[in-house]
Amino acid sequence: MLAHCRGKGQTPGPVSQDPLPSDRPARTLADLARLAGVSTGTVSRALAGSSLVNPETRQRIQALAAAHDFRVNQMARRLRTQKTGVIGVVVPLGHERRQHLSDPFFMTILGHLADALTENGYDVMLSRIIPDAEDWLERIVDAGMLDGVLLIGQSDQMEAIERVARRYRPLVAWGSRVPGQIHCTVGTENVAGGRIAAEHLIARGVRRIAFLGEIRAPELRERYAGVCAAAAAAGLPVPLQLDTHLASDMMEQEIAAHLTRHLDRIDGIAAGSDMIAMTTLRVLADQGMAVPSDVPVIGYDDLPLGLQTVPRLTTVRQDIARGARAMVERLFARIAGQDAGPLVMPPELVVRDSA
Amino acid sequence: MLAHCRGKGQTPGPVSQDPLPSDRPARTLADLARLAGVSTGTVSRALAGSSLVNPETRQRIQALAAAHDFRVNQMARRLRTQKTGVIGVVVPLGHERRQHLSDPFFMTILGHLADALTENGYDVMLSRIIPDAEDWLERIVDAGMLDGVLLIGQSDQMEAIERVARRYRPLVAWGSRVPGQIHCTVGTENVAGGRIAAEHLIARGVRRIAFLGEIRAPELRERYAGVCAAAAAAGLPVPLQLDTHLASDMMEQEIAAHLTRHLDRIDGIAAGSDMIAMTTLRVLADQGMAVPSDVPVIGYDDLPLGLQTVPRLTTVRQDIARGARAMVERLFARIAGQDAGPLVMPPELVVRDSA
DNA sequence: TCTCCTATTGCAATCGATTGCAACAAGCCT
DNA sequence: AGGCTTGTTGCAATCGATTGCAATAGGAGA
Repeated sequence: MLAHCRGKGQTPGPVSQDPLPSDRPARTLADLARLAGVSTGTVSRALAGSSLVNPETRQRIQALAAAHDFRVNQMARRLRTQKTGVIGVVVPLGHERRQHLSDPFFMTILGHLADALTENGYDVMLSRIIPDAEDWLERIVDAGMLDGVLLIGQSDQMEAIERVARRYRPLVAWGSRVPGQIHCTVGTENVAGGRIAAEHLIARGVRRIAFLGEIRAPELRERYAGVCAAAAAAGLPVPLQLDTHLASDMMEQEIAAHLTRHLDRIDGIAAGSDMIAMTTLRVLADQGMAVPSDVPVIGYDDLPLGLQTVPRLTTVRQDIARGARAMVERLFARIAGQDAGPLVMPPELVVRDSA
Repeated sequence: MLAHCRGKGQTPGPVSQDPLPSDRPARTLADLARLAGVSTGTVSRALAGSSLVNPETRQRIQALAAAHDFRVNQMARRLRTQKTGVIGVVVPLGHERRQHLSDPFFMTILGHLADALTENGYDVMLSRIIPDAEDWLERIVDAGMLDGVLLIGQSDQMEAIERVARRYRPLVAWGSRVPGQIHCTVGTENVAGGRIAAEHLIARGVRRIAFLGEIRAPELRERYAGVCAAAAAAGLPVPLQLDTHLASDMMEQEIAAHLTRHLDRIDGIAAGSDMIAMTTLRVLADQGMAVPSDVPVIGYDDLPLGLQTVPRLTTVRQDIARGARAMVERLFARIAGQDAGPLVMPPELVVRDSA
């Protein structure tokens, strides 16, 4: 704005070198360059520690920068270099719109992701997305703000994810893998996990399993499929599937309603996640049922919180820390142009007290 | 790069209009401008819906943009407009370096903050900072990437925060407020909260209180002070203060060690946070102690998880949702140049089953 | 018919940093 | 002494979008 007037009617040539008011710290490379009596290019190189500038000059400029509390404008830097140093961590809430960021599974994996990313010098941009617009992922990916995207869960947005993954490489999702799928995933074998859970219940004498959790997202759908497979293999009836929304305030009532209605028809519960299992424990305690003697309950995830419940939660373990590391590794590989494949981890039964 | 060669030896004037290869979507305003046969300025205005462009042209350009999946480069836009649309949410871990992002209190407030910010069209940049460098906050604030900063907790970094707040307005912190403090805070009256907790224990017959939680950060220090005040007012001995680190893997052992050593000298526990209280419940159950009959336990925060414990947690409620909204409101006011003061909310006793 | 106004559009500066290339000096070699 | 290398530095284009101002065309009014 000021520059519009500056230099009006002056002789052509270098712009007038208005001395920087000493009370205001240097904000731009140009300020610093003026102060040091060199060009912005030299300042840029000096601050980057380039060996192209004379060591003396370099030190002088660095000292000057420190004295003036100078920090380069990342916006400009990133525009120029076309690298942002920012990774988007995105939670799509296609179904489950009311789910909150504070879902413990999500926060656990987010914590691990954030740790791994910051250790590598990347910033984390967090987005909790309700995909009402068709192109929600395109908007994120094409805004030019991110070097890569990590998706936590696939929700019911497989198509959108596939569409983007076809042309956008640095994208890794936590979730399940279906044959022919393009986008890179990290997750556990959910079918196997469901089977393990159900087999454990069956070995404990359960004959009529209920699966708690809604099955629109692929992960829980597969877990339920595994539960069904195990039941079928044991010659048991098809397990009952009961929807449970993840918004924590509704979950307790929903489960309570389910149980009062169906409790006479079931004798064991496989929960779609540890949070569902914990709430179930709570509801059963309220209804005067003993766990596991009256009704065994098994979870899925192995969140740290499962150690805090009474009784301690029997569950199917997903190695979330390893998964997070794997996601970040794969993302970096893809950013570097390499081709990183998916990781499907085996689930693992953790027997504690609830089943 | 290409442009270095382009136009060499050509007549001056408009740059050669190499037709855009139709297989590649339009990536820049210039691409689109070429396609539409107008200037980039017109495209920019058309996409912004400016009334300065002919309605027909505007529609044509918008259709073209949609057809080519065009999305403006946010980096460039933000550099030019000097607005980033990004708010930093920063967790300083000065003490408690091992604390994880997955701390439930942190995640709960983060969830509310993220909701409020995204509703207002802002993005969230998440930073978990271990303040080893003196100027950790300056680096964040001066990078030019953020329109404002929300701090979750003050850790032991009061000086650094004050220093920056003196010159950087759009900064709001969750935490406690001390007299003469410059930076804007939102939080609860921790001294009062501590007092309420202790008074409740004392009314239940407790005479020798232990406070679990380390007191280097101002919030817990004040809560402990409140506990001490209540004890003094009742003529009881000074409550025992026992350090407990927040890293969840260590907490259980630490508390167990504390309790085995001091359990004979105490008859009631005020925990510095709900997480500490929940772990204490777990440890007491393992040691065969009944809560509240043998040892009453009271928490602080009123996290949703407190409803899941057995017994349900008696606690001191902080209205985290309201606090998060207040933080965001104040931040926006400050971004707009107004002067928003602090908010100190009254804590509230929530009596459930653990005390 | 001429002037003036208005609705559109283009031009070019700007945000702030990076970087290829050119320019220049000093020192070395033959 | 002239040519060449080496070490430093400056110049200016560039990233991609925004926006004040100038320019143009067309229509209205006198």
